[in-house]
Amino acid sequence: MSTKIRVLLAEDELALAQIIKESLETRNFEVIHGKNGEEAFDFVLKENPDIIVLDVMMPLKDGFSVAKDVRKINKNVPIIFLTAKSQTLDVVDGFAFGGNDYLKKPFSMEELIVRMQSLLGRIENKTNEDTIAIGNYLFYPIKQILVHNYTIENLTHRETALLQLLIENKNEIIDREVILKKIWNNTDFFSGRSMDVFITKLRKKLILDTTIQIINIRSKGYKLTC
Amino acid sequence: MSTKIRVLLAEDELALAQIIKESLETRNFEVIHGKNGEEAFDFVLKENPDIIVLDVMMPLKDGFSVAKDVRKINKNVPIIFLTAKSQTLDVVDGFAFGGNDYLKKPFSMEELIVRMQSLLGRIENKTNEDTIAIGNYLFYPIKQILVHNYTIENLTHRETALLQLLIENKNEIIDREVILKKIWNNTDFFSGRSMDVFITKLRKKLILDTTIQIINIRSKGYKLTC
DNA sequence: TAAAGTTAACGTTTGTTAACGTTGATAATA
DNA sequence: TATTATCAACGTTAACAAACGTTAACTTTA
Repeated sequence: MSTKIRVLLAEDELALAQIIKESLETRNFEVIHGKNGEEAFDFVLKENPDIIVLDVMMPLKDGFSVAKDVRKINKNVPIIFLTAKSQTLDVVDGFAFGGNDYLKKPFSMEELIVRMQSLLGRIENKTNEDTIAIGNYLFYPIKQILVHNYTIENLTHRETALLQLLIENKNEIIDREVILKKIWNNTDFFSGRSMDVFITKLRKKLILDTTIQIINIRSKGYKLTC
Repeated sequence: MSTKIRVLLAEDELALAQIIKESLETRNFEVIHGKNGEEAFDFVLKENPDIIVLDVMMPLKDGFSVAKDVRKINKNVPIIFLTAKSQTLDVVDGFAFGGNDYLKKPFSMEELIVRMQSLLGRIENKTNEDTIAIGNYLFYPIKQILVHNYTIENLTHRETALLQLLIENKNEIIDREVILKKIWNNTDFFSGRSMDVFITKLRKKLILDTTIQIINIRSKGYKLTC
């Protein structure tokens, strides 16, 4: 099971909003679009997004005002402001209202994505230092999750234990018996078949980076490479 | 018994440092002055200040770098950055390095005091005797409440005991049997089912911070992560 | 007698077992 | 020597049972 990262986009220019929304969706974000400040704030309450992108100039409630109210209920969710070029806004004011970053219009989608990633990454890193990079995945053994760009893959305890063992011995062969002993505490036939099943499961969950491979060495064991 | 609030001020411009130091001292703060980043970090280790004010541009070790190292040993002490006007863009990074606020030079003493007080106010409540921070909740075991921003969640006695046990073993697996023995004083089937019910209840009450998770390890126990 | 805690009922998840398909090494055959 | 048969090892999918999750009814307690 994998969960998309949920973005709240508050933007009153509908054409622009549509472009941003679609660009983000092709990159596998889930986008909720608020057409004005009030609607946006409403969505924050109801949808609890993972990240918020706020246009500063909006009808009914401006972006700063939305951010200020959001911070009353959530101190952590990253907020990015979008400001028009003509608005000679002191960026500093944006931060004072609880923003984490800002982008001047016009901006490229790449810029937006990079900043979103950076903020989302920070939050991830904040929550736990026990992170292991593997290919372009991030593996959090304690949280039992695999993060790939914008998706989170939940792992079970067995999957976590097996992946951790493979990573600890990256590029080396681990004997079947060693794995079985350590994780199944048992080297009988059925545990062996069970291990095969979990190798399959891990391969599926690591499929988004094709450079990562769990290679079988016939009648010896497995080797993880990337 | 009232003790002064201890401020670590890291500032290489000695004239400015002296002004700030004296101003704070007249307001009854105790001020430790570090003349560069390394000295400042040294004082953090030795003096364990209540709040840290860091100039960004300093010899030997810049303010961001100090903050980063401080966060490795103390996640709670408030950090305020002082930045020169030309460095406003770095503010983005300041938060990434664990800063809580920033001030653009030149600033008035009033501004600094206000921000210090605001940060101290938050923390003061946090570090009170029987308070445990968990994600962006505050847990008061004695009062049997969970506080999230401005909402209070009442806990029952069983819920409190269970949460406390989970928190004491944060990021570690606690065996089902250990939990059952400690809280239910009994490991039979029905106590086990009862425990499941309370795990559900706690998950619901902790839902406002999605980084907090109570993970089940099948036929072993539970693990709280955040 | 409310509130807290337990028991019950039923749904979901997880890990194991089973069944069958694929691959690769070795030996038998032409 | 090249081809084919054979068999064990591994891959994949699905069925299954036990563990766990969730909700509500029920019982106990303050």
